[in-house]
Amino acid sequence: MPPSGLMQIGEVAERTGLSLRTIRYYEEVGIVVPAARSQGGFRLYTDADVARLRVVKRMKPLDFSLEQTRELLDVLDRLAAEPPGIDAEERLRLVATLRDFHDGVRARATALEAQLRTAREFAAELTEHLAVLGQPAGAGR
Amino acid sequence: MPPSGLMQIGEVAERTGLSLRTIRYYEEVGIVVPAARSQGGFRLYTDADVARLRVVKRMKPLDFSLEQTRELLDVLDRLAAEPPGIDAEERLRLVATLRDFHDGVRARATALEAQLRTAREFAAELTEHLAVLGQPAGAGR
DNA sequence: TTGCTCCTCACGTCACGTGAGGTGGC
DNA sequence: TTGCTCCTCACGTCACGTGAGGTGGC
Repeated sequence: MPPSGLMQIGEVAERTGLSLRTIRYYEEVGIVVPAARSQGGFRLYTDADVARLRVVKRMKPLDFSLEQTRELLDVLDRLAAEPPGIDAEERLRLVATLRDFHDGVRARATALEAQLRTAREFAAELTEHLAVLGQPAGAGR
Repeated sequence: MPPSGLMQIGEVAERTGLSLRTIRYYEEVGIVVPAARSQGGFRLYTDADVARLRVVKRMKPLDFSLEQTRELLDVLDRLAAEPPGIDAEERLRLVATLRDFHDGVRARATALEAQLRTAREFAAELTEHLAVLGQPAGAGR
């Protein structure tokens, strides 16, 4: 990372595990826009940008759409803003939305748990199938 | 289910939890083709077809493509065929492929486990965030 | 005859992948 | 000057969703 504290897209890709195309696409749909551009047009990202991308990455396997993820990031941003910038009523609405996301994340985690169970069952079925075929799993390895 | 033992697509959708469109799409790509059609052109499915669809449904959250799933179903079909229909060499190849799928399913299950952990962590972060906001999760419910 | 279920196009969508052709900056 | 990294189109892909307009069968 250069002394400016800004990273090019390649380093961001390495740090997040996202592809260049994916990171560019997230900018295209307005979900994570780089903090700056170099004179030559290179995207320049801050640590905060990387943190946002990590939130997006965590939301993906939970089956949230990018639109929903953008809404969550937006709520988080606005709640982080200083009180003068936001009235009490608005703040209550934002917190309520955040609580809905929280419930949603927990629900998706429970769904993931169910998927994990069926995956294990499926693996066990295949193990059984292989055993019946007289080719136990792990033999000859 | 009519006395013929054949089901129309609506009943299959109910039994599998898949949409009509999804079931038709699986036929389009040759992954599960209905056993018959009525005179009027209605798709008619057997219990075996439903079982195939259930396999497809279980492969989906494991991030296997439909192409891979079709290959697995194909291997399973050919191994179920009577020995005269298949020589020993071919059989060994099929069993090896099945073992690869078995390993793949287990690997994906492990990946799911990791996703579940990060989902739980993420939920915990949101809980913390809500607490800091003075709006503990679960309050006012 | 009326409903409900099914049919076939066919275009749309979401989240990117994959070149093509060109430029920035150490 | 050479490499490596980055850029912008722009078309392709996968797994469907969503009408439009029409028909089957109890």
